Amino acid sequence: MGDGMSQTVDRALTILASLGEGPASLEQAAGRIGVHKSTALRLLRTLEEHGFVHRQSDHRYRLGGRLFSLAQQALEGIDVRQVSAPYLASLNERYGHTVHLAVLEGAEVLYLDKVEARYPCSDSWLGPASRIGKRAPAAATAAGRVLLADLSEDQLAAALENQEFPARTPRSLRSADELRTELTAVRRQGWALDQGEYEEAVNCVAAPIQGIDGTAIAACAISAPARVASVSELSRLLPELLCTVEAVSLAYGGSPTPRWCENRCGAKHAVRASHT
Amino acid sequence: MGDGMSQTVDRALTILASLGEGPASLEQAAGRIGVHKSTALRLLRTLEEHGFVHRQSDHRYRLGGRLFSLAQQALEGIDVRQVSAPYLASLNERYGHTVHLAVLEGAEVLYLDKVEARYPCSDSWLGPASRIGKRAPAAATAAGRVLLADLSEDQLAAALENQEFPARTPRSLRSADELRTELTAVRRQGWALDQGEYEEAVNCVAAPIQGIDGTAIAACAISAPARVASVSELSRLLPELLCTVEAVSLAYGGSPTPRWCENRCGAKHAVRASHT
DNA sequence: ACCGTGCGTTGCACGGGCTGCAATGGCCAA
DNA sequence: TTGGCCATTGCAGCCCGTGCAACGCACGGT
Repeated sequence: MGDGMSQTVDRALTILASLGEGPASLEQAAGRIGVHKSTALRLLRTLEEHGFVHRQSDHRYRLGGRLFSLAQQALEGIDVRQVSAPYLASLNERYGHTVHLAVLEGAEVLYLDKVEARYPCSDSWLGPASRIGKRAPAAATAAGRVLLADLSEDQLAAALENQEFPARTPRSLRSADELRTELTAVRRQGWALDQGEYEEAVNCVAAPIQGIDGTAIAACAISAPARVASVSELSRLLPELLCTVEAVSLAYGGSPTPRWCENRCGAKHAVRASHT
Repeated sequence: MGDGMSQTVDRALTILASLGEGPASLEQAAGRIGVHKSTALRLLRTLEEHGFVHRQSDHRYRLGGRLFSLAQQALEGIDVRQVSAPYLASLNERYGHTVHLAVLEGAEVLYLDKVEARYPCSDSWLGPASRIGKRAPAAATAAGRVLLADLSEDQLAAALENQEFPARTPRSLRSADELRTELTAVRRQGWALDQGEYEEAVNCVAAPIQGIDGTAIAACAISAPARVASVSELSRLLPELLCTVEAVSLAYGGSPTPRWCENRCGAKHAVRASHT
């Protein structure tokens, strides 16, 4: 396959991923990745030994508990998540909208945390169907663009390599050039806006959280269905959002303002840190 | 090492697990599992290709986003979790104690869901440090014994093979025989009690949720620090707990009462299902 | 009871892929 | 520039992963 990678491990991980779509018998699992039964058996046994898959009583394999514990362990290791949690909750309490915490991973954003809207919301993106761990193309989301805006030109070029710009909605950016233009604006203003570019009926504002060296390590985003909050209504929350990310940045030991932006609020941040 | 399993995959998974303890450079990662750097490089590249590890800008490896998405996907696939969530929340709301949902995996219980106590609780087992995905020896917990009680003698013997019975606390069961005696009692009464056997200062009551074929597919447990609720106080919640698991079993399409128990409450179940 | 079928499991010979050594390249600091 | 450190690459040897085939077992139909 690709050069410099292990075929065996590749197959094992493929089989693991395939189990994410539901439990499977040995033969099904082997079929899904196109190897012989005995091969799949050995891979599955190894995965089972490590607890990544578990064999239920009907001899079918399903994802195992080790996956959960590792994922949790990894989440706990991300301290920006701990630090920002009470701030996200505070933002949510005040306006009721969905609040996300996201980081950049390659050309995708990875949602590390989420506080669900305080109003019923069946949208696939904001509702309970959207979960921690979900990913989305960075260029198509406000949080993603805030994080992309912090990359150097080299890093950006590397991240965008081979990236598509699909027209998810009529407003989606369609090329790297359009994106770069947008990123320039994001850098200038210190925040990003998503007017139904990823999901037609969902608007979103996002701002970066600064790490200890001044780089953006995460983004905080407020999202709402268009029928609940228009873009201009969301924009009205910007000062509060900017204050929040500033506070998180300080709490995290980072610099309060992005390297590429000056005009920020300097208000005091009263956050009820209700964590244990 | 062990027979019938893949060395390469074994190493890859070991390296993955080791990353759970924190990011590592290539050399560190290789050192942790005792292989040559070039070997570790190939394994890590493969893991990276699949998104299970991610390379941060300083070239160090950390656990990747795929782990989160897979874990979430797996959790969503477990429908008993969805079904029981509102019931757990209801139990928690009424008494304020920590409520767990657990399944059996080999000789361990795996905690699938958790509603945290409504009072401050710094205990390592009940507090925020205990997370979804955590595991514990089945024999040492109320939830585990409820699930073990449902196994056939063959299954039980298989699960207990090579299991230790460490004296975690003075009250811990110390042998398979003691466990079997206890399981007989559990079967008779339809629930299990943990009087500080796993954690000295934590008591716990648990009852089984019945699947469609009458087997116990999960357990619901109420836990509280001893200084908040004594064993007798927790026991007073038993009728409510039994009603709850009965309701969940019905909602899940299972039989309301365990195969090995008759005297159950037959009260009506008013559960505010506040799910979306 | 018998056999057919389907599936999980095992044994084994072949060769492909994994392994680790050694060398190269890039980066930073002295 | 030099030296050290670390990631990365090339390569020869050979281990170990692979798939074929055979076996055991449970189930169900006749």
